[in-house]
Amino acid sequence: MPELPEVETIRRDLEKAIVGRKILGITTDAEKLFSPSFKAVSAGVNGQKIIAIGRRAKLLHLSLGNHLYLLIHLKMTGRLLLRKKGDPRDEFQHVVFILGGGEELRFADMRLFGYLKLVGEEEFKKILGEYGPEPLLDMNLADFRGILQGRSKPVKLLLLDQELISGIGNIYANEALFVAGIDPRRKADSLSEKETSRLFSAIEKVLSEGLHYRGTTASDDKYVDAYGKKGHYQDHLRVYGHGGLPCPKCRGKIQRVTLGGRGTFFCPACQK
DNA sequence: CTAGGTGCCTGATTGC
DNA sequence: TGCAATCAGGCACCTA
Repeated sequence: MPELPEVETIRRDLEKAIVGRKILGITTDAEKLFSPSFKAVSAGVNGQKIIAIGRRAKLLHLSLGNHLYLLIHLKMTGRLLLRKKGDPRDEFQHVVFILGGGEELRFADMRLFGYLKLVGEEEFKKILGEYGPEPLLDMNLADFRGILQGRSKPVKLLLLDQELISGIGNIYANEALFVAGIDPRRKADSLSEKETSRLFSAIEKVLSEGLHYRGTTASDDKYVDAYGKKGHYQDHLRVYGHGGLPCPKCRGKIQRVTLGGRGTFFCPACQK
């Protein structure tokens, strides 16, 4: 599923390919993906130049020449694909942006959880402001301490809360907690200074690794980059999806529990 | 405030 | 073999 490293990989791919391009048209067979409506989005993007492409948490945004912003969220199974006019239809393809130069930007989504939302400057700022700091850009150790302080929820749930920290999803939360040697069920404010610092570093480490390997395409995962290629971090995961398999550190069995409704993988011996 | 549940979706997996 | 039930989960939204 696209988390920070996956969405950032797509963003970088797109930045090279479509910034400066003009949107000549847009077609869809799934108007429900659009907000406020397909009609409004179509009218707002048609003929506009793409000025920039950014990312906040797991949300991508295109800045358009008319000072509107197109927000694109991939949720679980969304894909953004760069194709050429006439290329075969993509699996689960629901939206096509026809760009200058014979290029197309396609949005595909097996489950139709994702969305494309067109907003003005004010709403754009408001939406982006609702996210917590960016772990690879904005967040220092003191910020992170502040986030954990006074919160009694299991620490893993805090890592997944986009209003507190941006961009971490289930895969990287599991991996970071393993690297830090912390039980995902621990109450956030029960972590010592040392543990907090270890977790902070572990978050940076696993997100950077994920970026380096161009994301994680887990076995049941639909993530691919903007060229339709899988990531490679799945070959380096330590615990995610490894229930019942040996822990890479101690060879003990990795356990799977449910936390906040999500699969949670950890080594009971290495994570205290 | 937190904790828990539901809905959105459909391909893959499991159970009978 | 074939079909139905279950599972996967980011996030909004609801209730207690």
